[in-house]
Amino acid sequence: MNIGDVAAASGLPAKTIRYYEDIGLIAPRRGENGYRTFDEKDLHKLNFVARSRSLGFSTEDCRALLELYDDRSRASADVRAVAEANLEKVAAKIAELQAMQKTLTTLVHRCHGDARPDCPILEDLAAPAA
Amino acid sequence: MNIGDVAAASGLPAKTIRYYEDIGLIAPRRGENGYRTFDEKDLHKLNFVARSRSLGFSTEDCRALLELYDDRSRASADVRAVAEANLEKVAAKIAELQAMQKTLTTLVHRCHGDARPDCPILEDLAAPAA
DNA sequence: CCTTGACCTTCCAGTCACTGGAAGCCCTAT
DNA sequence: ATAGGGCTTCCAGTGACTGGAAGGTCAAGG
Repeated sequence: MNIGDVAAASGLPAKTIRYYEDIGLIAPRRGENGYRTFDEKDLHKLNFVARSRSLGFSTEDCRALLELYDDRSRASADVRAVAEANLEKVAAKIAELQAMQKTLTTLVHRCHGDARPDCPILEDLAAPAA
Repeated sequence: MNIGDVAAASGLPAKTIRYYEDIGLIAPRRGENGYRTFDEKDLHKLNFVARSRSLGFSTEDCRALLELYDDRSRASADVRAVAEANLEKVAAKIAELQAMQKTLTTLVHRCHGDARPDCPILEDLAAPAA
């Protein structure tokens, strides 16, 4: 398979796949013409990474997870530790965004949103009410 | 005021303040020694930007909001439009993160997290259940 | 007067995970 | 022979900073 084929099969842009090779997540062979040649294992890895990324894991997490996947003597505790750390980061980000959402919603509701210049949003930004 | 003073007063790192000058959000004067000299207006702008950033506005949004703030003949509708666009982005990000959170939580709960190698987390990453 | 240390300056590079684009080779079909 | 599409590399840019090096400035203490 050439890069276009695995791009279509994995849903990842060819550019991203080349980048993953750059940072050492995959290592496809090369044909005589210099083209990357992907086998089923490469495609499987790409799908693994795509799925991991979609769950919020960093590319370094992906590297660790791929290693654990390949390590038959891994402890599931090690995998869970990586997932739990990611889960905590996700939860923290959600909390932060929800705080923003709450404030923004209040401010947007308070603003008339008409042609007049007075605006509680700007007032808050200029001098937040405690 | 020198940069250290406004850094302390605004809670922003000096590096960040220099960066804001670089991208044209603020324009402090310079003393004879080449030092940046900040007045109350500069500090006010920095606080405005810090507050806006903490509510998820991009630096480009900040630029627009500062302009609207300075424009006495602004329409509050213009401000609200910027805030609503941001609110939508925040909501979209929350939804995305919550989907991750849901999946991750399920996977983490299903994993024993002991010394054995079998792990539902890796199984899902390798071949997500539809 | 000199030195020390805290503060300031600029500039370059790195972060993260890509993404865009240019220049050029390869392959197939007409 | 040429036209197109796909492939290659390399360089640069994104957003919003952050770290660090090399060097100028200033106030206080010995």
